[in-house]
Amino acid sequence: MTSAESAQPASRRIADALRSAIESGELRAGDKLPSERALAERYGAARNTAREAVRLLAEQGLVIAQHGRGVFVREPRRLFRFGSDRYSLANRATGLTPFRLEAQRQGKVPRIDVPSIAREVPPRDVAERLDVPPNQESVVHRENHYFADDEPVQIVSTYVRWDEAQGTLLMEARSGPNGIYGRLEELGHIMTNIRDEIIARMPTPHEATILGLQSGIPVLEVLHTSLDQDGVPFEVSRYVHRADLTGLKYELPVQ
Amino acid sequence: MTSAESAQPASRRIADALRSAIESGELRAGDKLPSERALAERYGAARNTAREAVRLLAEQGLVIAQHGRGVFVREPRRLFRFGSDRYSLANRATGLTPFRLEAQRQGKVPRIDVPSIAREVPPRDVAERLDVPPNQESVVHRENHYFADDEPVQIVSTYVRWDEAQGTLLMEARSGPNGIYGRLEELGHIMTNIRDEIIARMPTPHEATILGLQSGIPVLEVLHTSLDQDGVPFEVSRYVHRADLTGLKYELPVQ
DNA sequence: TCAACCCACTGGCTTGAGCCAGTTGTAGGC
DNA sequence: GCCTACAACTGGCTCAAGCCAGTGGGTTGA
Repeated sequence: MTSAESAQPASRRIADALRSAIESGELRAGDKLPSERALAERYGAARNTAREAVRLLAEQGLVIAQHGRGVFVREPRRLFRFGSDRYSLANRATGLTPFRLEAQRQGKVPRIDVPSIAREVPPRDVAERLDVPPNQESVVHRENHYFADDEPVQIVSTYVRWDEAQGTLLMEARSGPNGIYGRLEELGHIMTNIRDEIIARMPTPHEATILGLQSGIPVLEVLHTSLDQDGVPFEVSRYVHRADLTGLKYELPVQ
Repeated sequence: MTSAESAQPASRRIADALRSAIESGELRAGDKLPSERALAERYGAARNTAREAVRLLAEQGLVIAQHGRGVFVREPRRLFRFGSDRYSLANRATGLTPFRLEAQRQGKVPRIDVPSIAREVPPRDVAERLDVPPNQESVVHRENHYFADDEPVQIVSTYVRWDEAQGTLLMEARSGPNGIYGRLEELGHIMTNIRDEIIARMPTPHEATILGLQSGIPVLEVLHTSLDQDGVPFEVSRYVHRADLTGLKYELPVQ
């Protein structure tokens, strides 16, 4: 043991050993790690210490623990790649939402739940971008949950102006041909420019529950604004994606 | 205690209590949480259980522990907002890199370390995008570390073709006026289109060390490709950002 | 043949104890 | 007035033990 290694806590040493076993290919995706009790014995540590090592790896997103079964090396899979062309006219002409398009491309069965559609007071960031009053019930909030083969993939909150949505199919779960963008176009808003603001963070416990996220998987949050032919923002959506399943791609000309 | 609450482990209960104290504003950003020992006593649990509760909050990025001082509510700060205009000619004309521009805008002192510039075998994803052989030393890899007021913010690995970089300032830390894009322009590559591929993940231990990241902070990884007037990719960069400090923004027309 | 049951295994969670290592305020000496 | 040393805090890490709750293979009995 070198001095550098001995300076590290035992749980780190065990975690590093497992990590390099994974990186070297000695342990492959889907393989089962030794049990916590076995690790403890092998490294001459207490079970809690071995457990802490496994927790470190889980936190890094390398492994996943399954109660009663064991701890497994996580499969690297990034299924959904949302390109900036997801908003293009060509794709919208198919009548499918970006999510349905992507699911179809992958041969997965998409499902979309609409847990709620309601008039609400907008969050501050949404109010700013949609240019509506922040302290009134000035928006309609459509919350959608997206599944691929029954696995939860993303949570989307869409906001449109209440005065425009009132009495239209925008208040209904089934929003008609071409989805909500079809309705918004009928209201005179042709999507001309889009603005996507992207951050990454850890999920809230609520999001972790909905998305079925274990420790070690962040979310990608995209705050999307649609601007019409006059530069007027007419729709804002917050996409919360599982980061292990989702990638984003933007292609654009340099000005 | 309701049945829903009692079904939860004690550590979760303590964590939830602290979380709602934070969300309600009872505990504000920068405030110190009760010590682990105090929490244990207050909730009638062992210190390890209180400790586990704090760990849960840290994993969610809500609090930060400081050895010998205490556990503090994390300040929400997102300083760097890289817009898609960071590649624009107007900004490049300033002679500043996007990072220097952004730092300047915020009144921070930028520092850029160049730990290594070397001919290397490219990673597979880079080779694909730069259209070079993946099994030869076909690229020059420039690794940069970026600091704002001496705080590490991002790690950037830039790759250009070895046959083009050979013998030019692209092999030097000081790459001359307008940076590497200036040199690449002299080689006939005018940046015309860009492609950014974005994912979020937890940092590797190495990245966590360089960026000074504690538990609960993911990274944003941007794989950037520059395409010239002929659609030829001439430069690929991998940006690894601290997600707590960085946001990305893309504005583009709908086709 | 098949279902029910049991048992040995897995991780999940908690306890209570102890020692270590940073931090910070204070009492004491100069 | 200033510095030093110490003491009382903080979190960091480990141990050993125990009970609980899923899982899955094998045995047993109808």
